[in-house]
Amino acid sequence: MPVGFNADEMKRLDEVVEKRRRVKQGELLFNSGDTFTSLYAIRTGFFKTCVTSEDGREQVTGFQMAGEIIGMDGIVSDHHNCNAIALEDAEVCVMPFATIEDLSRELPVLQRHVHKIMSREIVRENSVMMLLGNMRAEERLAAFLLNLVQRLHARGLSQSELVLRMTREEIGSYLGLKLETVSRAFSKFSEDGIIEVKQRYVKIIAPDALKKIFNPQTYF
Amino acid sequence: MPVGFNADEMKRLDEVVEKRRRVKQGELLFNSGDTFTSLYAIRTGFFKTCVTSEDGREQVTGFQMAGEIIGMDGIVSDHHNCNAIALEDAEVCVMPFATIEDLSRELPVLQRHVHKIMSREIVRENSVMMLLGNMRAEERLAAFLLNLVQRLHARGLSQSELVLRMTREEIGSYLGLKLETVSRAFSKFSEDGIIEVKQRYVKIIAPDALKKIFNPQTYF
DNA sequence: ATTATCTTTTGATGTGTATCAAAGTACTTT
DNA sequence: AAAGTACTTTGATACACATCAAAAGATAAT
Repeated sequence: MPVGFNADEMKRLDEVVEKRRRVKQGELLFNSGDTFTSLYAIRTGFFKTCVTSEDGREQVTGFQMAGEIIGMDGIVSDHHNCNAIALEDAEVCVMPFATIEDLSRELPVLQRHVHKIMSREIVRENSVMMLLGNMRAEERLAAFLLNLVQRLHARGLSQSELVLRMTREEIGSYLGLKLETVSRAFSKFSEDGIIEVKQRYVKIIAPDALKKIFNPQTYF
Repeated sequence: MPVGFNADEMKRLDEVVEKRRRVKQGELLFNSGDTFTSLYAIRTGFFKTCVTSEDGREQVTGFQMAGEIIGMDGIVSDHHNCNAIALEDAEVCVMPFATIEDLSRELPVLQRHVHKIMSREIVRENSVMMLLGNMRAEERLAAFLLNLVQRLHARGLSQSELVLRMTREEIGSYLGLKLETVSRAFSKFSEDGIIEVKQRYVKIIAPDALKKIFNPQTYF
């Protein structure tokens, strides 16, 4: 759990963690339709969440990494509304939502924290809607890469190098593109000297060029 | 505010409403960047929310009607992250978020309600992502119309007739389409005898046909 | 090590939607 | 009532991305 709590509060916060759970690569943390009981704080590993339409189309709705919270989709109906799948071996803290609610009635700082996490997710999805509704393929991929390295950097990792945990198809699903289009955009960036790609490994050589693609106007 | 509260709780809930505010058609309830203080419960009228990219592209992120809550985008950063614009003369209840938080520490039923509203918004945005990422123009419009009448019907209005409060361009922005494409999809539905359209007035003649377009698989 | 499977890349072609353009319709203002 | 403004419809054309196809490269299984 994050900063902003004092020592005493931290102690109380331990109460919300019922247990830890390991999830192997490819395994489900929860499935759409499962009864909702808990939120999950990712300790290690990497997840994707996705929704599936009745006719089988899959939409990746997000990629989550250490320190992030998943499961909030389940609160409204007491059933999960998406699947959460580990893209690498992972460990999560299981936090029963009833406990979170009980404790956040006593700890305003926790209450505020829960509200912010949910609001952050709403805002994130707003910007994905902007991506999907208004941006072209290369803009989407540029935004995606910038967002990923920014989050990795916030966790002490490089801001220029990363190893993708997901396939081109999963990136495409998230960005509303086909895997071939994602691959072509990677190749284009590589040809233009903006990034270096070797399979899942990506090195960002010219972050400003990526930002310029994502948001052309800023640079004129 | 909604059901699920007893008389005593209802009385307490009045405390969260600081005042009412009228918003005329075309006016802003709040603007991206405004300091966040309150959530708004729509009493009457119809709103759109939208985000704007730095280079001026606009994405409508939702349409909200009586009984729905807007403003949750502001919680995470204490500043609003989208614009809320009245599409017809409206009245809202201003509910200072600090008061909501105070009271929801005392009333578990209110606490739960707030969580559900935010979770519902997350789930709604998930399904918009599915629309934008996977569906074709006519599927998007079919889903949009079905969702609108369903919500209107839940408010005691007709489940087959509606008057759109937004332009083709605003529908298009929400659905990731250009206004001409929206117009053509309306015309197509009309030619096929699925709906009757006259400008903003829409009558749904064959709801099953719309559902079939939205989700072809279900009918085989 | 060898085979099988999965993932990625690249090319050729097709298509759904965007763009450009213009006319028609409704609404607002004076 | 007339003129101006905003919105909608429809047609012609363009283009970005999808689709189809095949090969190359990685990863996993035996």
